[in-house]
Amino acid sequence: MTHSQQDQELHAVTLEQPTLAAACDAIADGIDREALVTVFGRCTVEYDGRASSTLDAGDRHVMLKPDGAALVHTDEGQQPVNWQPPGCDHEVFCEQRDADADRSDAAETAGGTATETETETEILTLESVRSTPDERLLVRFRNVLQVSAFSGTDETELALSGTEEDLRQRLLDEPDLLEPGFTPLATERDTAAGAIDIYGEDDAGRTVVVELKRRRVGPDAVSQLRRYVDALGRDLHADTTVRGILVAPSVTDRAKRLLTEHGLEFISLEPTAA
Amino acid sequence: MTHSQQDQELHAVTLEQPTLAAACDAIADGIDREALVTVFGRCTVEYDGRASSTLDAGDRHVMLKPDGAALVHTDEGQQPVNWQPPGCDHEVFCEQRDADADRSDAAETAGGTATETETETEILTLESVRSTPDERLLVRFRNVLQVSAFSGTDETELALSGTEEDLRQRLLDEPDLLEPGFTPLATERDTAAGAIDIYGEDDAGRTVVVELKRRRVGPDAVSQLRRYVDALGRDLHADTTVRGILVAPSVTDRAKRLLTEHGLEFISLEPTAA
DNA sequence: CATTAAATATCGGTT
DNA sequence: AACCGATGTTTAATG
Repeated sequence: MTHSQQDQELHAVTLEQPTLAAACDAIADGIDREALVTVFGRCTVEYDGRASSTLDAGDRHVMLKPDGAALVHTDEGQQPVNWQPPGCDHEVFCEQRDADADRSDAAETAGGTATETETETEILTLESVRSTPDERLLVRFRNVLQVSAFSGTDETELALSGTEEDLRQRLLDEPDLLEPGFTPLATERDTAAGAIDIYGEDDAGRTVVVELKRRRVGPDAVSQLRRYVDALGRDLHADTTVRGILVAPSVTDRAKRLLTEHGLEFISLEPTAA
Repeated sequence: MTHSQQDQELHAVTLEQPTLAAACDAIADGIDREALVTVFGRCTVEYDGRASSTLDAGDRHVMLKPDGAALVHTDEGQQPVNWQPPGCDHEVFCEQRDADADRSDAAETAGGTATETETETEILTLESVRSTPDERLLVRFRNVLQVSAFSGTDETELALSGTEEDLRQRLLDEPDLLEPGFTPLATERDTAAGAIDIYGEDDAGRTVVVELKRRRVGPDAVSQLRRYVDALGRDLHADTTVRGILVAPSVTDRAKRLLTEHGLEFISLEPTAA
């Protein structure tokens, strides 16, 4: 690929302090060209779908992705304050709107500050909608400080290690890490309660159910293991002894107590060797 | 607040196609001023901490928040491809660097394309670090298309409805929604297995444990309810009858089977009235 | 489409 | 700082 061909793919267009009409055009164009579009400015946000929420006016950063995702970020927190998952349709439009429409009746009756907003009646609206489930996100801007449309390429995939899958491989490669004589027989073995991470036998021929967790675990993981052990005990003959072993870096006190109560075991092991 | 006072707070500074040195200065200045900083360009990403990951060169959008959060977004997905939680220290620096350093030895020995990168030896590095746990995110840019620093105010809080807390209030306001004669006695009642959502009595004076979920539930919620019923049965006298009732919009088939197996009940109820 | 469980889950509250 | 449970969890795997 030549340098000029790359330039055709990789570019960024930015408007600073645009009029709402200009911002609207730039956003619509960015969505059309399947760019990653960002908008920064003063806005209100409404969401309705699995739950519903409202957010009063504030300065926020909105990102619209070409796959249909939408993210509204404040200056705090890792998570967006509002969002929409991939698969949504983004729309943008500019309209005349009663500036008092967003305000509560209480503010209206309080009066006094109404004159400040009466001059600004134009509103830029971003709307992201999807179905199954029906969900709608509405972002209304009174003021846009910046609009950008980014185009680029990203063919790479994340290479991640330290996952539960790494822990599984580590144990399958070296079963003695569980205990001497352990023999794995199956992974993802199905039971009425779900799939067992590792199913095997100890050196005395007893059935072993292994539940893997990549990090320190609480009571939930113990319950999960218990479900599997119970289900397998019913699936097999009633006189079969089934051992349940939780494998994780560590357990909480409450989880340890639950393990003891239910006759389950714990082995400390990390996803990757130190 | 006057209009001019607002302007002092609300502004955005943007550089397009900056040199890496200029980008570095702008980013450092934005971090200093506690602005929300964004960078778009071609970069590699490395993470090491609770797990570890690498991401080869691609065009991505990076956001640095003044609370220490960092987000790396591609053009796909709701979630960032890499991130760092709030509380990190952001650093930025520009350095001469062997352009082949990012490439694998295999690429080196393959040769041929090395000449394309030999001319670009300057690298802009973003580094976000925290402790407890020790975690580090490294973003290395070969090319920056845009840098922005956003300042604004956001004093508002999200108003969210349709949560588990709404469901709890609905049931406390109208206990008959569970069943006629139900009397709530406590919320968050503590047991050895954790806190019970609602603890009460039925019209026959039997103890009732209620577990609430705002949406359709699977086996996990049944296990949770079962833990609470068991724990309460041990806390109270052995001859006490304890009913366990799961309240949610709906249950999966497998969860329904588990409820029946363990003598637990289910009542369909949504967080908010239709 | 529903079901199931993992995740660098994140986030808030409490101890 | 550890622990615990909710989340508009999101995401991927699987039937």
